[in-house]
Amino acid sequence: MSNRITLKQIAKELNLSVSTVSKSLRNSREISTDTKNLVQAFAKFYNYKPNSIALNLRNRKSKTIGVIIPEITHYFFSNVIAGIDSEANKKGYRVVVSLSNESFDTEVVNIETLANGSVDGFILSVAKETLLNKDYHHFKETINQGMPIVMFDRITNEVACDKVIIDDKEGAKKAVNKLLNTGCKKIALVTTEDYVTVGSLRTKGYIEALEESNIAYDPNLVIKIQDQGLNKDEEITLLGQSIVKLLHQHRDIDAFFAVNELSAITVMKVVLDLGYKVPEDISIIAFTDGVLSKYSIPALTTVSQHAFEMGVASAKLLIDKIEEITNSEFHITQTMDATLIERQTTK
Amino acid sequence: MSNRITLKQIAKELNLSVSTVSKSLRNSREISTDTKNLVQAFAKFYNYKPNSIALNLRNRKSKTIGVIIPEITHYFFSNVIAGIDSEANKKGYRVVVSLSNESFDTEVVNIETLANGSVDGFILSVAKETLLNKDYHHFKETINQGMPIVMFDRITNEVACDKVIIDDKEGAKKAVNKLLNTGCKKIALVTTEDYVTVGSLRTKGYIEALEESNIAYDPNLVIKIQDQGLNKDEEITLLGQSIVKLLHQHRDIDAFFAVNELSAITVMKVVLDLGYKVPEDISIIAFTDGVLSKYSIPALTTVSQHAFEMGVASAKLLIDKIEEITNSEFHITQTMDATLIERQTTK
DNA sequence: TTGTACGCGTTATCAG
DNA sequence: CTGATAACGCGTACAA
Repeated sequence: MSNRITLKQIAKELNLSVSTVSKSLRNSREISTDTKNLVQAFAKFYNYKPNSIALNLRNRKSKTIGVIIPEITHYFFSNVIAGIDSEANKKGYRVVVSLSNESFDTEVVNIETLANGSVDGFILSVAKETLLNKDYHHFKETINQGMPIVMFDRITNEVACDKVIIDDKEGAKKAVNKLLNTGCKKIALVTTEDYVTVGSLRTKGYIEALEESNIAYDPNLVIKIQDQGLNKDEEITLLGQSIVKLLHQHRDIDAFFAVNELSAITVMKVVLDLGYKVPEDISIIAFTDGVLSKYSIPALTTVSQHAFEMGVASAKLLIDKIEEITNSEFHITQTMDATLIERQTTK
Repeated sequence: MSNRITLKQIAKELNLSVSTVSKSLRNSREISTDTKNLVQAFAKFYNYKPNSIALNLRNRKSKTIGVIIPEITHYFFSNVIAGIDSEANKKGYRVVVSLSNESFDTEVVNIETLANGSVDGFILSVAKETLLNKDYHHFKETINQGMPIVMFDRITNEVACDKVIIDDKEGAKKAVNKLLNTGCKKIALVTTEDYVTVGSLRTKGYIEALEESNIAYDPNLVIKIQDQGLNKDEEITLLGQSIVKLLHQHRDIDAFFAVNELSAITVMKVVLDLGYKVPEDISIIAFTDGVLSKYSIPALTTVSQHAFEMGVASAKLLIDKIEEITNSEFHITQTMDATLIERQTTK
């Protein structure tokens, strides 16, 4: 029920044609100064603003970026959004956010409802269920229809599009090497199931770092987080139990490397409860740059994911594609360095 | 550069008129079954989807909700968005998010660029700078132009619109009473400057609870968080120093009530560093339902803000106004109960 | 200097 | 049963 004034209304009031009004407002040289002044004053007075929907239709673009992420109440993702928002606004784009909640169906619906012209392109991180299903037809179709997609963090190589990731394997190696360099001998790993790309890459980094130091990789020191059909609280409880069990079986564990924040915090809680000192008895490093790590007591040493910068980079790539600054046939994968942030859970 | 098929193209291919195609796809009884089948099959094959921008223009609505919040990397706000998103999707609306970063100018720009038809209404939480300036003309103008606004959490009574808040005063009283009931005698307060509505209401609750228990309110026990011109880290460092100083001057403080999460975590860090035991020596309660509280060690007792539910409630109110289910002259303020979540920082 | 006509994609109305 | 026309709001090539 917006009662915003339109060109037509101005034209009528002023006894001019719509095009004269339009030209006047765009300061066309075709129009006499008198008319322009009149129209501009009138428009200003009535607070005229061009209707962006009409412009979108006319220009066949929306100047809007669709962002689809698994969940928003997660520091990493909300920080990526902040980065996207910042870069998008600079370039005159808006950001519409929709959440897949890790569900394949929701992801499909969201991408389809936004792909009808509402959006000029997508930035997204793939839902777990999609990764598990390995069904990427919705992405492929969207791309076939001429809509660019940029994937970040949770990506799949089965879809040809621009991607922004951090160097998960190298980041994991940095973490493990830090632990080794501070004297840790027996490092346990808390990771996800393999279908989560980032999880498996970090696991690889863990294994490689050990091997490069001539330490045999021991699968018994690895906990895989179970999350199928569980809510977050149950997931954490279960994880806690696994950690207790592991520490019971391997009393000489002196470090944990966790691929995400919450599992690291869970490790810390269990370890402190059991009476260990952190980092004197057990060191902990997590892959994350969330708030929990920063403000936990003791503060967690982490491998930073540079979420904000990933958002900025993704937005840049997407906008370049939208505006056809870069060739749409050619896809690049941008890898950001993962950096170690030393805090209090390592020696 | 989307190459999605349009009605016109289908019509041309099938040697029909655009209107026949349109009617066929909408299953009009006017069209012969044969034609309908043909058109529908063709459309399905080419994956026809109506262009939503054209529909928006025609229907003069966007089926989109604009959300403007101060920052997104904040569990409370991202959780509100999750609630809005959930309710909006149920009713067929999309959500566009933009961030004010606590800046007045950014808030004004964002609301103006979205009010040009991109959005059917707004859900927002007022930026600190705006609250400080007390300049609400952008909200008022938007409302005057027939665009409904729903404010949540950080609101102002100077703008006539629907509002969703939690019962800040009562929540604060619950917190303080909990502390009193568990034997605390000298309760310090960490709060914001008064211009932040929620902060001042929580302060009021603190004072009232004390008075109702016949305890004199002592302004010396109050720390006001300084954040003018500081970044978050500086703000926290400064706060930490104030807490140390306060504890030094008043050695018999046995509890802290903080109006937000980060300040409570800061309190806890300082208190633990100084060798106090929590909650044996000092109890802590914060106003929040963020992750820090849940996963801190010890876990923080909090007054929950029910962020997700606030999002849902705001979206319901806004959509009712947009669809003119509720009278647009009549504004309601919905107050949600604040509930105490007892964890480990209280006895 | 101003106005007319057209197109962006859709649907409702009315004519055939 | 099918099609032409108008309208949503805007900008622009072209005509006057």
